[in-house]
Amino acid sequence: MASPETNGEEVPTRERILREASRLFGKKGFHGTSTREIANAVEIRQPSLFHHFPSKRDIMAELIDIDHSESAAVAEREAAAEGSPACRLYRYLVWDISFICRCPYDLTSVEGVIDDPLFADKLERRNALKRARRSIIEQAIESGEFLEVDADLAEKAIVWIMQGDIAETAGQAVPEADQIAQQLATFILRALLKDQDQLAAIKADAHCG
Amino acid sequence: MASPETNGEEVPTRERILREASRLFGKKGFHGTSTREIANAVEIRQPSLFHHFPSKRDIMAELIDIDHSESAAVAEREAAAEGSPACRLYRYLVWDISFICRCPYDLTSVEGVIDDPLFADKLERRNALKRARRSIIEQAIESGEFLEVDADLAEKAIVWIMQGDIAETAGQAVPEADQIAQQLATFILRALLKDQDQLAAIKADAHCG
DNA sequence: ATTGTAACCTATCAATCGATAGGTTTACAA
DNA sequence: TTGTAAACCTATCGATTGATAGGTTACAAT
Repeated sequence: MASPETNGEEVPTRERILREASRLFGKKGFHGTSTREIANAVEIRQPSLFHHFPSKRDIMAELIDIDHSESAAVAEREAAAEGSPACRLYRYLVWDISFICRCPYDLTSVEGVIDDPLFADKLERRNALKRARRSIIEQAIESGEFLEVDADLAEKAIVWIMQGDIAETAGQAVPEADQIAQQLATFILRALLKDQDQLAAIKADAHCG
Repeated sequence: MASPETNGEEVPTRERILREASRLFGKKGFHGTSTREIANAVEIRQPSLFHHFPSKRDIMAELIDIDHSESAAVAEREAAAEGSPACRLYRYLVWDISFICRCPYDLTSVEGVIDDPLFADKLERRNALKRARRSIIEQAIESGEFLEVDADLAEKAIVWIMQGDIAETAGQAVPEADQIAQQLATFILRALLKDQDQLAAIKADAHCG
């Protein structure tokens, strides 16, 4: 019941920097947010930031890592797994959207800076995540579970929905995380499935194994 | 056949500023793009920008207006129109996505700055656009055409998909605009419709009147 | 030829940016 | 008590920012 963000326990400064910075980056963009604004939000002086992070860029870089590291691992595992591709996509979607909703950071700004040359070293893993996602969709089309839609466009639409969810929940660590995740995953599956009656079976299958 | 962007006719400097600025804003963000970068892309000197726009902010403000003015008008007209709500939503979606794809500007950055206090005066029309969109969805749910989903979440998912499309087509004035628009609108309708067999009738109805 | 004006130029400004240097406080182990 | 290291502070740096001042060029109208 006791968690660092809901009870009176003090949150370490470094953690507060990540949270306030992510919130400001999400609202005003990475470049639009100054280190003085971040410091004000954390209630420390501006140079004190550099006691916890080597540079402003490194704050953003850590937020990118938080966003991508676990997601990429889950997506690649599901892409290589056995069983129904539609079920695997559903399982990945629920996990990732739930993760986004539970996250104490506002990861809105990540997609906005990932193409910036400043974060070129973070691009490859993001592209690996995209490839894994598209792979699952293509498997579902080949297996006949999904309509023969444009796999590229479908992958994009999914990313866009998740990206929008990031922007919406915005690091509030919302309590209805699982509910939102299941609603959105259902929305996506309905748009792709040939036979909508399979939906219930896919959900039941995803939740146990 | 002859259009300003495809043939050899010279594009006015003011227009080139809007196009190059929107492209840079989309890639590096509004605050991340300097007026010198814009000027370099247009092949003029930095102070010459201010001969065409009073400030950097006014360049972004004009892009916001381009993105929202026509869209809000169409959405509000369809929200107040007669006939099948599902059909009206489809008609609006195809129009707006097609508009985005045809647009010579990269409007990616608009959603990223709309919450910035710097553009507070542009927020109300954006919210009006959101209200009109949600209104059509609610009408479709009440009429029984759509599943009884969370109207708010559905509206968000739609916005997110369109927002993603903006980021993707990125002011390239893509030739397959209508095709992409119809694919995405179909994707959305499939996720929301109770009876998928109505899809063909909705499309036929939308295209004539 | 002269005037007017739009469109560009060079030179430069004050403000703000991210980051560094170096001193002070705090907490805890020896 | 003393040593020490983390965490913070004030003061300040050079670089870059958006914007202004004022001169030059191109060109159409008179």
